[in-house]
Amino acid sequence: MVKKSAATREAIVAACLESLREDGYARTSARSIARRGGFGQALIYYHFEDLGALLLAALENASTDRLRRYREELAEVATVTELAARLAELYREDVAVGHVKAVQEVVAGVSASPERGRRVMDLLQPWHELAEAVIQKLVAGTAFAPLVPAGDAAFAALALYMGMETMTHLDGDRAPGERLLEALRAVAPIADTIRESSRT
Amino acid sequence: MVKKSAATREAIVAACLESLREDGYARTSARSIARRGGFGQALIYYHFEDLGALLLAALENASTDRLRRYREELAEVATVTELAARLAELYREDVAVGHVKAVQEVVAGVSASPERGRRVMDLLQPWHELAEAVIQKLVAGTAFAPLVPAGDAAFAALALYMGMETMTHLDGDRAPGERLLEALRAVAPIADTIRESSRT
Amino acid sequence: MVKKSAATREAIVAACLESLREDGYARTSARSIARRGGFGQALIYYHFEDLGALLLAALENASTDRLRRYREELAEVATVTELAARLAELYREDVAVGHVKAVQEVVAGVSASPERGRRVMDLLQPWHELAEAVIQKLVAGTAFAPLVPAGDAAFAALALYMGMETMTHLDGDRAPGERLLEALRAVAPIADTIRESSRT
Amino acid sequence: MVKKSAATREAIVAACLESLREDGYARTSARSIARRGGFGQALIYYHFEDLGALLLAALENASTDRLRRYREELAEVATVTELAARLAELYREDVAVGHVKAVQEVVAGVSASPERGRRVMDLLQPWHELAEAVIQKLVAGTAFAPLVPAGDAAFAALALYMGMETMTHLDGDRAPGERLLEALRAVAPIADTIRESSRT
DNA sequence: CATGAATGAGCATTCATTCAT
DNA sequence: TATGAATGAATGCTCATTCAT
Repeated sequence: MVKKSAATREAIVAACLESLREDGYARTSARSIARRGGFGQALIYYHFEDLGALLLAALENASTDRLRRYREELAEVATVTELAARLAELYREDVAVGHVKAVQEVVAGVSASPERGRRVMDLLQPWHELAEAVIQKLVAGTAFAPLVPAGDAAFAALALYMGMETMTHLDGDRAPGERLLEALRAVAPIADTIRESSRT
Repeated sequence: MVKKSAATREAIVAACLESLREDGYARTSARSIARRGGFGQALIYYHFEDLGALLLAALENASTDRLRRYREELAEVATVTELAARLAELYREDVAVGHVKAVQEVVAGVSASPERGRRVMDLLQPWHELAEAVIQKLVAGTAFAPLVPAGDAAFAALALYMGMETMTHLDGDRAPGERLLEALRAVAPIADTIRESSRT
Repeated sequence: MVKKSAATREAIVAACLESLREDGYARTSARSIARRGGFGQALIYYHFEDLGALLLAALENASTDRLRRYREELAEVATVTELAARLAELYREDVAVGHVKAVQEVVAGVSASPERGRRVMDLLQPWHELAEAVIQKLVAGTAFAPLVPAGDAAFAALALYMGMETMTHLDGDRAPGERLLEALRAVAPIADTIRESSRT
Repeated sequence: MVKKSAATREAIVAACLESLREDGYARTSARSIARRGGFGQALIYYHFEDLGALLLAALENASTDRLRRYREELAEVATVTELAARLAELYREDVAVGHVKAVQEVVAGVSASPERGRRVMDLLQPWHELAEAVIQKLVAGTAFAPLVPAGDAAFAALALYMGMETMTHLDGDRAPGERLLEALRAVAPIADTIRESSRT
């Protein structure tokens, strides 16, 4: 009967993500999650130590989900032009699946507890690695390689994405983010030209 | 004696910022603010319509404070090198005064209410204008001018800063941000060289 | 300057009645009265010992107002038919002036304090006397005189009126009261016939 | 163990009625009810959506209770004399059980919310029907039948009773009500005589 | 005569969580 | 494995009232 338990766990996580997406972090509570999932509040505490643990599980679930897609899409990216195209596509998905909204809600709201904040950062780690790898590949063999510390640039990329989400969240306007991706696409060919001409 | 009321208002705002900084958004309540300020909770409601109004006032206060300094420092910036230097200095101050932490707390936490989110965005507007002006000045007269839409770049700058704050907030580690500024400083001379050589 | 003080007092009472009428008893507070009157809450306490005293003053004011009209109209009533006609007219006025709604609000809400309840009853006293006089006059010289204790009947009349107001207040439907007055008008001629035929 | 929840619900309703009776409507709060019942305030919200729902439940409970007795006693009433006797008895009970005081408290106090007022009126509906049936039976077959609209008379009866309660409540003096019932008893035989002589 | 400022006590409600079954 | 019931502590907010000027 291990299966059933796991299925229930999944159901709770799903209800949590739904509440996060629909109600927002501030209105996500044991009550709201239980209501959305159609079970009693106590069930949550049977499967998770506390609400924070569930939130973290939900975050991990959503993060893993998207990370798989990002890895798929970015695995073979070799030019900025390509990268820009893939990112635009991925961003469109991010918006559509809604998981990102849930993640942003938790990241924003979880900040209270220092311990939990650190665990959220841990979840960001694979994202950092992915970003670093992509950047690495793009600058490798060019004059920029020694100038751009890929780790720091990856951090910047993550921060930029999260900041965009925060701001989008504030006024619900996705346009600025989309304009930015569009701008990236416009500059990309030039960036690639510079990359090529600076090959060492 | 018009002063007295204004002074009390200030004191409440100060207590609110203190609670935001020390307790975090999630633990900032009418009670926590009153406790920190040494007054009764009711006083808050005598001076502000509700807690959201106070939070917004606190945000505005902190934002205005820092905005003044940023304007001062960035007014005469003409090169990326200079910009990098000034930003490093300003960031050091941001950390020191603590206002930024408070701002980040509110920005992150306030997201629930759509109406309030929009008002927070309004407060970000002057920051956007400042960033846009600086970027404008730096690309003006170079080959990049037509390529980099200053408005979008300004948005990216703001998002980057906010995202950095969010992440810093998650694990309390200021190092990545500082490394990023350091990296910017390292690249700045090269950026300026490119700017010069692309003068039109 | 006694005049000004009296005028202010009147203004406060008026604001109180307005709040009672518009906001209802439960939402009538020092704040709501001050807001409606355009003065500070403290002014109330300058002119009245406490909020209860103001409420009582408002009640008295409204009561006196209407009592004058009732006395005028009922002074020369000699038949049930006439009485029914005058009551219908007076009731129409009661509804129109709105004072009655305010009175009902206070009577209903004031019940908390035993001492205040008694003072409200004192205000009802002249009404009782008026009702008793009218009834007395109508049964005098008939066979009913020894049967109908005018004092008790007057109490019943007052209670009936207040009960009607309470129920009207519950669902906001004035129709039942009006139908009742209409029924009274229909029975009145017969009542008068019986009165005449039972003259002693 | 479906019973446990229901029993607790009952206990809360009982505590609510007790507070209504002892403390009065104005002093009946989640706290006062919890204190009287010996449980935490939160328990109320586990069993009722909000305080208004509990108040309504308490009202319904008390109303149903008394309605049963009134129906029993008035079922076979055939003369005014009998009616007067039964009403006197019932009124004595009303005073003794105290539920009526609670009802009056809610009816008077609940008036603020229009929606709740309407629901209180709904609870009054069966009372109206009972009164109408009794009146109907008493005038049936007499010359008064076409003159007295039983529905309106029933409304008057309810209003009279409620008004009496309100006034009794104001000064705590039950004597006027009792005198009125006494007067009714005195007139009853004559009323029956007239009824008989006007049989059609 | 009037008022802006302040306050302590109280309000209804919701929270994350535990417990007995 | 699951759940209905229960709880203590906290939430935002409003109240009647007082006080210094």
